[in-house]
Amino acid sequence: MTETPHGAGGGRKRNEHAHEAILEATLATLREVGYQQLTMEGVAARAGVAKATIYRWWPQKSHLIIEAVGTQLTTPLQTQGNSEADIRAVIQRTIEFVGGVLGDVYAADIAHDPTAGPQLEDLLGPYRAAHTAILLAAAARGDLPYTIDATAVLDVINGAVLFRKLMKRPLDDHFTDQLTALITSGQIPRTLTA
Amino acid sequence: MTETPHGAGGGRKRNEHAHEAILEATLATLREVGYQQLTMEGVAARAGVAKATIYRWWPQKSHLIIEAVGTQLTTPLQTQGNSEADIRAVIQRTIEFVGGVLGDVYAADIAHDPTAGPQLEDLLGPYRAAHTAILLAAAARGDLPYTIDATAVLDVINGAVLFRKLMKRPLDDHFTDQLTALITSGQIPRTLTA
Amino acid sequence: MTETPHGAGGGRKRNEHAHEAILEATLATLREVGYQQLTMEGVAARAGVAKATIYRWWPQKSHLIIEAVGTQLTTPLQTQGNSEADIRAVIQRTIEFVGGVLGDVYAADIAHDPTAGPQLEDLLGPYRAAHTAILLAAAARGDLPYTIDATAVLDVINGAVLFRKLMKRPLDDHFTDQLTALITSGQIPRTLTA
Amino acid sequence: MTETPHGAGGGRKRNEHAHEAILEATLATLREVGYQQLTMEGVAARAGVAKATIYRWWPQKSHLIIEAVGTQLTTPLQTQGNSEADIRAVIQRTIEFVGGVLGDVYAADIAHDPTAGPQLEDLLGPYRAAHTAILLAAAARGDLPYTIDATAVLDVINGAVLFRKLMKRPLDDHFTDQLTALITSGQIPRTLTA
DNA sequence: ACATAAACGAGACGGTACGTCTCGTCTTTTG
DNA sequence: CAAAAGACGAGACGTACCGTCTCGTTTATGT
Repeated sequence: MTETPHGAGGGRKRNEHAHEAILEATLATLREVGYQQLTMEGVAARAGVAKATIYRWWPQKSHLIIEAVGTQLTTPLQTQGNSEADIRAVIQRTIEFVGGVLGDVYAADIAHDPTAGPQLEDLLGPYRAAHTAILLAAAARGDLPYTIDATAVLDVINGAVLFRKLMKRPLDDHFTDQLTALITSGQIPRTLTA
Repeated sequence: MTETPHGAGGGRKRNEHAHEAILEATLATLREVGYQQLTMEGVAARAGVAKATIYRWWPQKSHLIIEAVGTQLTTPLQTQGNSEADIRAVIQRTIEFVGGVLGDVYAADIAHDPTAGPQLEDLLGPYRAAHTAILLAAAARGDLPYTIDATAVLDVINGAVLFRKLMKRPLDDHFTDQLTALITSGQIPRTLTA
Repeated sequence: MTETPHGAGGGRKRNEHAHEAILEATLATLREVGYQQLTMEGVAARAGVAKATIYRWWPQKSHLIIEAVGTQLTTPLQTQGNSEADIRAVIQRTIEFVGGVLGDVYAADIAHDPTAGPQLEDLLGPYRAAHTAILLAAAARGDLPYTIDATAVLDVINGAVLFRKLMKRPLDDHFTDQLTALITSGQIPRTLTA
Repeated sequence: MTETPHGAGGGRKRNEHAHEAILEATLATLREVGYQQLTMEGVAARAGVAKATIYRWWPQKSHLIIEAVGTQLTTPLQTQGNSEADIRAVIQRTIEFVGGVLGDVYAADIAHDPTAGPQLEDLLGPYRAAHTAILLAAAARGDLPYTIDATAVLDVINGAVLFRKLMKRPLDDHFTDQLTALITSGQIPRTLTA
């Protein structure tokens, strides 16, 4: 009748302190030794945590890093009404993101960790959506003169920034000007510095 | 004076048979397991060669792979007189190169192997020079409407292709069209398929 | 049927259902994978019980196993009046006990778990007492011709059986004959098979 | 013409210095922390050696320990012409061997490491052979009054000593007397102390 | 011709990190 | 408030490659 054979219980909650310590250790290690030299053991030791605890929540190194980097992202952009300025802002934001550790994640993990791609897209989805909206708004204004494939254009921007970073070439105003001009196709009254 | 402490001496020549076997084993391994899974030990075993022999000639994994890939490169492009067709050809050639193993080399090594960048540039220098010439010819014809920074434009092309490869998005005619249009800024009478 | 699911007075009773499930899971696991492969986690999972519940009642793995094995023991021997038959029975009983899982407990735990020894002695005390009585009765009959040290003799029997088990040598009639003869010192009319 | 594609070389020799350091570290660790607390990592660290080097030569912990212990064995016994003294010597030698680390090896490894048994037998074979010869010599003299199964008798001696060790009971003269008397069946003029 | 010296195979080695496993403890939730 | 569920720190496991280092052999060179 009053059978309660077994079946109580909930389980311990995640230890938020350890969780945060791991993410912080990950970011600190990234800053100090870079992506390739970051090891799970190093992060565990630095966070004062058992390796297994890291593997419990982040089965792959890339997941850990993507989440850690994700805590540093700023809010998505919105159009300011000026197409050229908007596009320039998109490029600058891309430089901030892809020009940093995120670029290393792309370079190192996406190609050979099939789970990293989707996870990165989850993280960056809102930003890509915002950038897509900005491009479409510019097209609606007539400032992008062709039937735009926003995915391709954003791939061009991301790729260009990533490549420059990998080649250790400057991601400066000159490059931003060039890329902006390329995207806007000379349709917008430009004031290129050189 | 003439340093000859104890007689003469020659030294054995490089074993070309082993050399080629290593490059072939490298390419075969690349094709089968990809860049990240390629190990020096695996290549040595496959080539029937001692690890030290590989290290003697290619002190870094990236050097080995770059040389192996380099044996597969075709001849550089030349302008055909039609700017849009030229630029399209440059993009297609980039897809051939960067869309393949070379893209993995960029992604995996350039970022953390300081010697890989210069070596890659040595290898790809003639191609980059040819592509630069094509862009400058187009600019001379007035088909590229701004003071072109050929380096930046080639970085955009390479980066876009690399990024699409990493994201596993198609490197097809549609993408080629989009990128061609972006570069040519809509100044050239286009016949886009879609 | 001593169900007291919500006792008001003082403290919840031990959950007999879980207790038995644990002992059964222990025995089943012992039979299937053996002593060394038995893990607390495995037993807990099989019994549908939390690990902590096991540790609450059996602080050491050896305790759990000793109690589980203890539920399987048959009743102690008594002298049948015939010294040789008695001693043979003692040996056979020892083969039943030590030749089974108990032998593994001796081998694995006694040496390095200081609490396992006393607990085993608690469990086996009645049997050792019974065997001692049988040996002393034989000595009283004059069938054991020396001032017997029953502890030493039982140690010899236990040890011989344990060693044969460890060495995977047969614990058969021939061995029983040999050991019986050794103990009885040839003082009893023997009918050894060979 | 005469192709010798590849097929030279023999490989680097074993590093005897490291080899000995490992065995010494094993023995020292055994003495200090005992069998169960000995870890491969501890031995490697103590010997100043990579773990993989240990695993290369001793794939199992038991192998390493057996070889280490084997370096400490003294020469086998020989009969001195006196059966009782011989048997007593066999027992004492067994106490030296099995009463020490070897006993732990029996207890811990033989039962669950199928390769440890044969390896131990290889190591102890000469000693068992010597002891067998001693027993047979005693039987030939008529001092062992039954058709002796030397294997069984040696198992009894080994087992008794092992069991006493595991139970932490003394392996002293009294025990030696008792066991000697048991083996010799009272046929030899004895001078038992008690 | 013959010593010299480099190239080579084989593979041992110290080292680092991997990802997994089990232990015994601790925390939270559920009934 | 006991028991489930299960997270946690600790630390050993055995494996995989790394890049270096003997070995003993093979092959040219330059006296």
